[in-house]
Parts: sequence; structure tokens; C-alpha cells
Amino acid sequence: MEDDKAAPPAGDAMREAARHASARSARASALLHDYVELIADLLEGTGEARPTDIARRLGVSHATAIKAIARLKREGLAHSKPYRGVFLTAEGQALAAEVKARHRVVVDVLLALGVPAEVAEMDAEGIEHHVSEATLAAFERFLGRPRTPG
Amino acid sequence: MEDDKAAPPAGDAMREAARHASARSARASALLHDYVELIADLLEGTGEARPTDIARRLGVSHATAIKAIARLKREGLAHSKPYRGVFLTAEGQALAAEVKARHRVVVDVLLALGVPAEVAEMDAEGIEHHVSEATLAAFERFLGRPRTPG
DNA sequence: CGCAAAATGTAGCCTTGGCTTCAACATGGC
DNA sequence: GCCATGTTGAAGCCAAGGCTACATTTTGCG
Ligand SMILES: [Mn+2]
Ligand SMILES: [Mn+2]
Ligand SMILES: [Mn+2]
Ligand SMILES: [Mn+2]
Repeated sequence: MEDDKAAPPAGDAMREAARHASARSARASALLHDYVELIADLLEGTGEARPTDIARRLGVSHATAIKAIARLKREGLAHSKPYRGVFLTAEGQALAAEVKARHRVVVDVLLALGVPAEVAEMDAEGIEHHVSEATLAAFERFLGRPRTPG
Repeated sequence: MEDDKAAPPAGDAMREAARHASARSARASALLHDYVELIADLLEGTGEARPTDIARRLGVSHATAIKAIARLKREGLAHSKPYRGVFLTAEGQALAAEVKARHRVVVDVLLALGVPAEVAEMDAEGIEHHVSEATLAAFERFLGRPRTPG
């Protein structure tokens, strides 16, 4: 039997470790998701996404927003020229669409479960980032919105 | 009339900023919550909570666990003597109880919504940290477990 | 137009939460 | 009882995500 050098988590502990690793990974991408979602929103709404507006809507300083935008660009989700506002790449737009759909479903599930609207919006902002594909599918079934409408 | 210097987010933007701030704050305490929950679990199960076991169950290096434990101690949630394992303060125990209850409710709601068990455990590990009191109450009502069983 | 105000960007600081590496300690098996 | 092995702890590195302070650019208004 393969002898598991260096005490790797066995059985239960291993599965638990995997769960926590998954949560950590979701936490790591949460911020980027919020940025692309918001940028898409601003672009749709007003035609432009300026760092200052992004910062204001997220409740952070403009410097923080600008650093995050730099990361979005590094990761191929956004592009921008100096002093010219931010835009999403095709990849960024696709991600934004996913994230927005997920956000809506999470809010709707919370509302369906009797959570007050303001609170639902609050909590969804964090919960959405930890809803896997399988859970999203279950949520949609529960809401009576099958994924494959064929 | 306080004249709102320096372009403070107005109306919608302000509420959205508050939502994101709330999510950031939840994210910040998530890690501590997982530690106290796990430590309580280990103490109940085996009578001791050793840094190595904590690290293994969380899927991080022992050094990472030890630094987090130091933070737990700084915040009055845990105490320990060198080489002697970790224990929870009264405050830490109370927090652990809350966190465990919340974890259970979240998993049960996901199961009730048709999420597969393995996935429910996965997602709950992240979702639980973003479930406010009001949402928790709604979940308990939905599950038919009123908070005040009087 | 010209210039003040607003927006943008840069630099540098801090904390958190990961990691590896190495040193010190505790203990169980012989 | 000793010592190999496992556990614990300390140090130091890194990236992310906050911040303030300051420099630069754009823009809008008189
Ligand atoms: Mn969000
Ligand atoms: Mn969202
Ligand atoms: Mn958790
Ligand atoms: Mn948990």
C-alpha cells in the first residue's frame, strides 16, 4: 500500500482540508468578481467606468480601486489607457455575465426563503462568491428556473 | 446642515458601498471563525487541539496555523502554553457555539434546497460567514426550527 | 484661453494570511 | 536513560488589499 510519506491528511481530515481550500480559493477571486460585475454595470448604465466611481461604489479609496484595476488588467479581464476609464475584455464580459446571473439567483433564493430585501442584498454580496455550479443549479431548480430551458 | 465635504457616495452608491463593506468585514472574520470552530471540534472529539492537527484539517502549513493561533490569543479567543496545545477562552467557546450552529443551519438549508451533500458541505464552509442574523433567522423559520422554541 | 478643481496615477506604509527553512523542544521505543 | 522522530515555534519572504500623501493630467468654467 502506498505509504503516504510526510503525514498527508487522511480520510476525513483530507476532505475537510479540501473544503477549506475551496473556500479560500473562492475568497481569493471574490474581489475580482465584484470589480468586473461593477464595471459591467457602470458601462451598461452610463457608458463609462471611471476609477473614482468604482471606488465610490465599493466604498474604498481611489488608490485601492486603481491597484485592483491593475490586477484585472494583469489577469486579462480588463484594459484601459491612462486617464481614459476602464473596459472589460471579452473574457471580462463573460465573467461579468456569470457573476451577475449568480448574484441575481442568490438574491432571489434569499427572498424566496423570507429574508428581507435589504438584508438579502447585503448577504448575497458575500454569499454569491461561494455558490458552486452545482449549488447554483439547485437554486435555479428551486426557483423554478431550469438551466437548460429546452 | 452638514455639507458632506469630499464627494461622499450619495444614495444608491452609498448603500452599495455599505453592502460591500459588510462583505469585506465578514471576510475578515471568516478565518478566525473557522479556527475556533475547528478547535472546539478537536477539543470535544479528542480532548486536545494541537497546532499540527489544526493545520492538517485546514490544509495549511503548521506555521500558518501557529500564526493564526497567535492572533486568536491576541483577540482573547484562545489561550495556550508553549508546546501544550490550544484551548478556547469563554468568549472563544461562545463564538464556536454560534459558528457551529450557523454552519449546521446553512448546510441543512442547502440540503433542503436539493444541493448534494458533499457540495453542501463545501459551499457552506464559505457561505456561513456571510449569513447575517436576519438571514439565519429566516433559514431557521424555513427549516421549521423557530429560534425561540417557547 | 487660462486656470482651478477634479480625476488619475505613483509611492510607500500597514496587516493578513499564505509559504519555506531552521532551531528548539518533548516523547516514545528501544 | 537516550536519542530519533515528530511537534512546536521563530524568522523571514511574498502577494493581496487596505490606507494616506503627493504628483500629474484632464476638464470645465468664467
Ligand atoms: Mn460580491
Ligand atoms: Mn455581486
Ligand atoms: Mn467556514
Ligand atoms: Mn464551518
